[in-house]
Amino acid sequence: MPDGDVKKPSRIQRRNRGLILDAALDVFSTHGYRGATLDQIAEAAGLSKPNILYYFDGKEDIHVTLLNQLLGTWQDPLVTLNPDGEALAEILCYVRRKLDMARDLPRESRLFAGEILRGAPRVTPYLASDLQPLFDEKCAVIKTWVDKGQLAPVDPRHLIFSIWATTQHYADFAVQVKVLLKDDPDSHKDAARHLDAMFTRLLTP
Amino acid sequence: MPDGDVKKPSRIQRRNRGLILDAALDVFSTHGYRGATLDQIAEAAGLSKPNILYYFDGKEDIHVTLLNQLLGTWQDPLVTLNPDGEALAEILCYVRRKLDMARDLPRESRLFAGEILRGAPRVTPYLASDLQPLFDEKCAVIKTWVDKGQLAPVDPRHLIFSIWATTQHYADFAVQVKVLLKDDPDSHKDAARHLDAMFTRLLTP
DNA sequence: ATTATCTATAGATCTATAGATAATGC
DNA sequence: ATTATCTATAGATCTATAGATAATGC
Repeated sequence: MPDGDVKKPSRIQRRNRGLILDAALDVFSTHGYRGATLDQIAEAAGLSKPNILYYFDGKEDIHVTLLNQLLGTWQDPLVTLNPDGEALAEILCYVRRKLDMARDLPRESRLFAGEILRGAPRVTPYLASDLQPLFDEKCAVIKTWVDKGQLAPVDPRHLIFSIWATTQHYADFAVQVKVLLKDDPDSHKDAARHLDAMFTRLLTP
Repeated sequence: MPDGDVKKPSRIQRRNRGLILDAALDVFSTHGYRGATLDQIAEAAGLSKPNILYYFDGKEDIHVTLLNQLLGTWQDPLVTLNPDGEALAEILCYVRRKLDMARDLPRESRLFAGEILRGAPRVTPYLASDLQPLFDEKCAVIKTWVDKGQLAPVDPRHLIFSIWATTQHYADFAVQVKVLLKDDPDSHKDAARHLDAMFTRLLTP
């Protein structure tokens, strides 16, 4: 066997692992890690419970796999923030991407929120080793923009928190938003307009 | 027995129910409803498990009691928003109160967030019957302020969401905030300054 | 030959109750 | 007499495995 013990997965392997992860994302994101059961995941995936455990080492393995997949996706928009771009446009684009992610990947947002809410037992190492440097780097970029007078004075750290909070709110608190807006079909557009206006007013020098 | 079957609780009743609710708030807010166990609550309360069930009908009874206590506290700042006050000052005062609550009652914030995240199985009726009318009423107040030119044009609904999101973020995502700010002791003050500036810039006509 | 799936169940964990005993208030 | 507490355990739920059988790929 040439490279290590790496066996390339068969077609059915890929398919079933995918089915399981998708089902598990549903279940974990709505019930939390402890609240989720293998029965629910198996049912949602359309596979038997022992068959789930044929593809994964256990409940925790599935959860960890989901979180690892998520973290890359989750930090990607921030990575993309371009120091050489036009300051305000870069920030507004970032806000817009985060808001679209809240609409398109609400389960991922809730999975992450649930994990942090519970004290981040599985992602604290990632926060410290990966997100922290990225956060500092992008705070420095924003500070540069402020110093050059391209943005109004703002605390970069709390600006980023405000962006995360306002955008993810639409995924994490979707049930509440839905009730209070009476299922308004325009809510995503209205939210986008509101956040665009808010951060524009905040940051225009 | 004069009024109904209401027996006034003894001193020890009050004390132990209080101990249990405080312990349960700790446990439910960090582990979620399903993740919490009576063992953990009993241990945290310093009572035996059957003794917990002597004071409450069961795990769900404790959870419901906590949520009911919470909901009143939680909507109080919004109730207080005074239509006859000075528009911007009223909003900024509301923001400040919400932020202080995130600092002083983080467990309550997380309990509520967890409940909404899981689809609000126990508080959806409350959202529709109590919060909804209050939300509409206060949106109308803000709209009046905008119409009178006392506030810059803003979507009242999404303004309120932004206030909730940005303030509660410091409680619900405390672990992440703490890591990224490296335990900065000034973070609450900095957050207050940032949010004050942000909503001032957004809302000043 | 290896991969995939199923039935049956072991073993752990949790909520809740039964039933006895101790403490407290008239 | 009533309130409060304890030990022991029933009964339900869940994760995970054992062991047998079916399907698939050389």
